Amino acid sequence: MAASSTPALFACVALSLPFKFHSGGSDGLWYIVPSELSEQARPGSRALAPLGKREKTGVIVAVSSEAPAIASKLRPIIDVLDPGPVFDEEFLAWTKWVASYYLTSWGDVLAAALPEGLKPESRSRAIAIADAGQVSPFARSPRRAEVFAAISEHEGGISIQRLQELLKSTSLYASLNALERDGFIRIERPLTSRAKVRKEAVASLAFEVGSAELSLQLTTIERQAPKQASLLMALIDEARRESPVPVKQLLRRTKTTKATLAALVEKGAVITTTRELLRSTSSAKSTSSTDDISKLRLTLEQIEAVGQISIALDEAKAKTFLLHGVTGSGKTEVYIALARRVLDADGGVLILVPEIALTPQLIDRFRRRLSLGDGDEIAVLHSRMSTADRFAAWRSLASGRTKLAIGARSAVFAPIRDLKLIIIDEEHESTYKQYDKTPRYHARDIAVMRAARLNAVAVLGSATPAVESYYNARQGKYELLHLRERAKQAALPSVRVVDLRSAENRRDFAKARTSVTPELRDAIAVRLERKEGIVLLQNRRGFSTYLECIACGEPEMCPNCAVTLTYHKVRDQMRCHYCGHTAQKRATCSTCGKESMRLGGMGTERVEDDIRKAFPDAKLLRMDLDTTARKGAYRKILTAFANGEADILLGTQMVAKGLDFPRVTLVGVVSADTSLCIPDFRSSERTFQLLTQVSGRAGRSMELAGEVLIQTLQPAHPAIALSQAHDYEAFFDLELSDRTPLRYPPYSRLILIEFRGEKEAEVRDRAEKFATLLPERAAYYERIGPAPPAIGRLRGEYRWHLLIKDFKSQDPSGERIRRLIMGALELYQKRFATRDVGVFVDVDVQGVA
DNA sequence: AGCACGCCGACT
DNA sequence: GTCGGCGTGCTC
Repeated sequence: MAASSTPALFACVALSLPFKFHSGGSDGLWYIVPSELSEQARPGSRALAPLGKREKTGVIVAVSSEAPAIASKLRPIIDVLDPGPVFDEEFLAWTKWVASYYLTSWGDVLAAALPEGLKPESRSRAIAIADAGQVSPFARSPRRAEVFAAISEHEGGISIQRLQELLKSTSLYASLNALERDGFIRIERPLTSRAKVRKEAVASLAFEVGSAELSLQLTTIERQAPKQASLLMALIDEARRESPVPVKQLLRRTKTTKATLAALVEKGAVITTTRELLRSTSSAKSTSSTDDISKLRLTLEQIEAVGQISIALDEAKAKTFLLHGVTGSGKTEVYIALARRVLDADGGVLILVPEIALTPQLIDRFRRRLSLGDGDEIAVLHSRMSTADRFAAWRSLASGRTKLAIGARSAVFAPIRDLKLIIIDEEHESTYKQYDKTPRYHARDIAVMRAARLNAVAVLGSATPAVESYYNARQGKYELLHLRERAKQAALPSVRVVDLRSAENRRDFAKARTSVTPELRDAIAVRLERKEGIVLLQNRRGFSTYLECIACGEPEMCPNCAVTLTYHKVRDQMRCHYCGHTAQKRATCSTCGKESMRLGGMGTERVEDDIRKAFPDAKLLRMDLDTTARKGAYRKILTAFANGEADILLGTQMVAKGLDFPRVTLVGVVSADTSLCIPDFRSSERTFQLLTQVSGRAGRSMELAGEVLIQTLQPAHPAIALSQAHDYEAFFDLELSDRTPLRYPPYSRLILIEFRGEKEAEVRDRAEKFATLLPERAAYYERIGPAPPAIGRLRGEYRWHLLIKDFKSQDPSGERIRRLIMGALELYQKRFATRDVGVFVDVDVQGVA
């Protein structure tokens, strides 16, 4: 046989790198695949690749036997980190589309799709070897001494990332390298993830149930060893359902020991092995007694919705439904019935919720209804999970052992097998949009796309659909389903609007004497008397929203941001809600020096004060970012309120989200104007949604009627009046007609190009330079700006904005504008880019305030 | 984004 | 001299 030389193989690796690396339409960087890795190097596997003097982890997106046309010489891949692909072809294709849509790199999207433990950042650590106590050898190098001292303080070493934060300086590496060279420290550069696969021991029968061998064993064992027999019997029982059985569980149940099991293994009746431990789901076992599936009673509307969606599921045709159900109409019941149906047919299900920490009630319901027996059926993915737990959940899904995942935004990337159904609960929630880091994706929108590509069904649920979604439904892109009735025969609450401009109210409220009008006070008194629950909403935290000087009119500002500081009574301090800066409360004005400071604007702490003054005996729980910062605090507050330990639950918008307390009969909105005065085209929509959602917390049982009181300075505003009338359709029609003349979404897609930096003039100049590369208007788009945004400085950085309105009628897919912006970015990169100004692109930007 | 390199002023 | 700040260039 002729010796055939192995053909050279090349791989394209998608890495998480800045813009200039992925401009020009390249998917990633090309490398040579060494012959010993040629078997392993497949699209979808992670690879370790050299980049300059560094090593980076990325995902192989293409393999080719033809040399790519690259000017520079190719370097070989260092290693392939997965035995087989972690992403399949379809997943890769979908993420590529996501990257192109949001004008980011494929590598960035894939990095977001990997769980924490598998992420491509290298996590190098520095560990001190020499004794810190010995005579300092760095007399001539204070910098090295400082770095070494910082490392020595951490016994097990410190990550270089942390060290950088701690020492707040660049040129750390020079010192680190010198220290390593001279043997004072060791630098660990881990190649693979630190998240390990945990194993558990499992046992199974050596023979088939009912086989002659087994019955023979059983009869002999029964006589001599009763403990062994009971263990064997337990295994036989289990074999019908699940096999193998975790040893730990088996021993606990049969009250036997390892020795008993070992004896059985010795006799050849039982086989023990290990398998990956499934830790993804909580230890909370299902207590499925109270609401069994069979007892589940769906309303006619719910049955109709389930039926419609089931038809699409059976046909396995790509379809998106918008489930518009009034608050309390039981959308969750529909989700559960659908999920059950898909799971029974061995399909995969993904459920997205706005914020996992805020929906414990919902998760509990899913757990109870959908998990059967001991098997781990639900993977809950959330940010507060440990790296190891998240990794385990991810593995469990990827391997196909778990077929249902529930999670917030990033769970849209969950590696679910045979995905047939994606549910997006409260689809209007803005938390689905990632706005602070790349990729700036909208989980709802990319979920719809993911489903479509897989011929799966997407269900968007909301009582107050996003204007864009309802528009899509009207256009026939989504199929609209309604749940108009509340479940449990409850009625929608009656809503009363309290005019803060009335003579009496103006005297008290407008002059900040109290946040509670006589109307609201009376309504609260009645519920306290009847021992019914009360929910109060004030969508601002802190005590006062500003501290101003009555002599010169200047408020106390944050030194890093262009916003006023909020006064917090709890620690008697001024705080910035954007950068976290704190300062003492001043008695004198920092502008004019006069002693004439006055607090203004009301937050939740202030409302709490007013309520306690008015009702000294009432028990009140305050729920906002400040009282729920600690882990588990949110749940604790909700449980206390559910158990009737408090009469009043007062808080920011988090009290509006999906809570289901039958005993609540009064909802009070202290000021509906807070969200209305935000200068954003969506402020009306946001207000309508918030009011409708919070109103929905009232009167959720048949026995107790609900009432809602909304205090406002603008009682006639449509967002308030139409929420009062429970008329979503009318609000939608009005909103749509308001957005028509200026062609706001849904008629256009908004793309924000943000410039950020510490030097104001530079930031402005770069924005203006960029604008020269992008004509002000064309048939299919319009450019607004460059201009400074409402908050001109954040965390010490000045900002300058350029907003694009891309008209959907002229550019339906957005392809034209993407190409234009991509071209402009490349030119900018070549001609104008500087290090002091960052450029950030946000496609389908949410808040443009 | 890192990371290194090279120039320059400050300190020894 | 040496250190460290800062601007600049490079990475398949």
